Amino acid sequence: MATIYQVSELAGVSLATVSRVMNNNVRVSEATRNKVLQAMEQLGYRPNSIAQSLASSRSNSIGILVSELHGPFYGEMLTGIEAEFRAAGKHVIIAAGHSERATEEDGIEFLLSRNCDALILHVEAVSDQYLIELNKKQTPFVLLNRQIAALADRCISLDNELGGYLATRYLLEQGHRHIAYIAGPMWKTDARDRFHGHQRALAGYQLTAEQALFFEGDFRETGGSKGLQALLASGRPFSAVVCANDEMASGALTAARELGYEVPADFSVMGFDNVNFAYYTYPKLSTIDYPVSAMGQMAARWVLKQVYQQSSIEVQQVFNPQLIPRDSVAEAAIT
Amino acid sequence: MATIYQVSELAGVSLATVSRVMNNNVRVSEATRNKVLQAMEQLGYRPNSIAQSLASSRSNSIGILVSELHGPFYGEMLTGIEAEFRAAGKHVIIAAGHSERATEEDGIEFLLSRNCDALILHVEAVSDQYLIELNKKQTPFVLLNRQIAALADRCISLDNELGGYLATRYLLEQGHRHIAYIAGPMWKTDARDRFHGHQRALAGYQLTAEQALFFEGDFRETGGSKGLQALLASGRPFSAVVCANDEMASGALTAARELGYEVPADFSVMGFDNVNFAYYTYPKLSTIDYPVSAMGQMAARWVLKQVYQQSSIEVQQVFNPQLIPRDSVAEAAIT
DNA sequence: TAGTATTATGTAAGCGCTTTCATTTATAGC
DNA sequence: GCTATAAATGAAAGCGCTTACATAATACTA
Repeated sequence: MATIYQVSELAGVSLATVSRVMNNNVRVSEATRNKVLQAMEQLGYRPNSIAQSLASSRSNSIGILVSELHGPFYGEMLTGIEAEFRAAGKHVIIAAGHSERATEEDGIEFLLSRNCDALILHVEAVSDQYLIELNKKQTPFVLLNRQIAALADRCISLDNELGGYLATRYLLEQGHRHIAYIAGPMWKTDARDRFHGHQRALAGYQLTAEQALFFEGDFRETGGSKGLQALLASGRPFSAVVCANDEMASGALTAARELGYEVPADFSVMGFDNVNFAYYTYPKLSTIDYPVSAMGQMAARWVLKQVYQQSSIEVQQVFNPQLIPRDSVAEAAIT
Repeated sequence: MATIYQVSELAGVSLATVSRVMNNNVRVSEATRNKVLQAMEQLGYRPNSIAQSLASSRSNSIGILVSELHGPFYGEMLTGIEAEFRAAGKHVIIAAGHSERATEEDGIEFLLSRNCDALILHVEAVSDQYLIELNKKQTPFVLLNRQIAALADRCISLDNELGGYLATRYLLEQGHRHIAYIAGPMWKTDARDRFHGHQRALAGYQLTAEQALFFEGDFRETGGSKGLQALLASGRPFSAVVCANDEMASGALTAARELGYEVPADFSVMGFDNVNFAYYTYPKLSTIDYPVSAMGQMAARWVLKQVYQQSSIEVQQVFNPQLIPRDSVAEAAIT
């Protein structure tokens, strides 16, 4: 592999000049620039990014920590992030945190040790305090899907409360009055926020959430099916159930079918996230759209702007969910 | 951030010694090793991976190129890869190729310019020739889901032909004799191989694929629904349709329902890949399992073995698909 | 046209490590 | 106790770039 030195020799200029044309910031005369460019071409020169990093103390790499690499949700997120960075010539180092505190902290350590210029974190288990401490260190980071007051300028999140509100309001508008709720793990902020939105929507109709119609699931398919069974077993009547994410909604759908119920004839089901498979379920899942790819992209832009000084970039920090009506919700039968 | 120099000072030894204890290969006396370790501890020293890379001309990073970052398939693959490398302290740089020649080549260039120690490629559009050329360059690579004779030792792939065979044989065993086929884009090797397997299974029963019962899809959902419509429109009777992947099978399922058919009562549907949502469809999709996560992991191991000399590692290059019977296939009605 | 401000280029000192080779120190053999 | 050998450590030369700072070339001013 050719080095900058060989290029400089061939072009008959100094190292510094070659470096300058690469980073075309300082003025180099057209004539020498061309000479250099030609020499590079001729040698098939490609700068050594490692050496560049060491000399400039910029690695041009951004560390990404997500809970999982698979699953419909994170894939979308990564797509948004990668596209944005690749266009900017930066690269992305990825690690998985598996929603466990130790693994997440470990992942952050790992990325830090890789000299990332910035981090994009989708962490769930790590404490606010830990992140606040992390913020005192050199490496800047953005938080996806998390709100911490002390770190507000570093948070990119969805208004989960609004999403929860929209889901339930839609059901109410369809005439439903007995609405069951299958929540996510309540230690997760997004799970809590979604539920609060649900409560607010209910309150708008002078209703409150019934204890018997509440089930705390795990954001997984099995949680949804178990939840539905529990709800049914409670004996309390309901005409609709809102699930705090699509996986659980899908589980609920399957369980309903297996137990001989028909959705939405017997009761309606509402999901959350609008994950790609929501479209494949039967009936197609009515849900709340989580613009996860756009949010990933925005996190990337935040980094471009704050860390790489691309000041012209606009960053949006709070995103709004949107109702996606499909086939799993129907009007409530007249009671 | 503390540097190796400060550690050496604090420990009262030379740079070289510190370096040695880090890479604990050369013998260092217990006493000094402890002194150094303690000094590191005290300073919170973390080696600068960039400097290490430059000095050792090892970046400890592996470039991964997949078609997409989202979608059920690649996510699994990445999970397998990442887990394996992280445990080995290597990191992964990811790029998307979008199944387009230019973007794929571009992605490879990009990863190469990042000084990756090795590449793991899941490329579809790039030519064999290009890869053979690439093989002459420094950076070693493994190919996932591709078979090139000249590069056989670098290929990790599924026996797609066998998969196609298994799918159709299963249908035949269930009594089906008129079997339609919705293929992937036939310029893709895996699409062709799967179809060949289909033909072989048919041949085992003295049957041949009928032209009228063949449709070339695009591996997407829409391809499946269009395909089913076309097959139905052909007027040729069939009692089962095998789809070259799960997405298309899902499309076919949806189309069937919309057209008033019931699966598997009216005809059976077979998928391929056993992608996560295959379980969420209705009816649950009978399919062929593609052990994609295991294959990703194996690609990572190949790299560990060949590039990082972890010679004890065993590598398996060809994987076998497996039949996953679920609900979308039933026995053929007696004709 | 000398004097000054600009612009273009070169020189050389790092960036934080690894690694070869030389040197010192310990261990063993007789 | 003295040499022969092995083990532990140190000195220093890079790895391929970036970037002050210095210098040379050119343009502009009065």
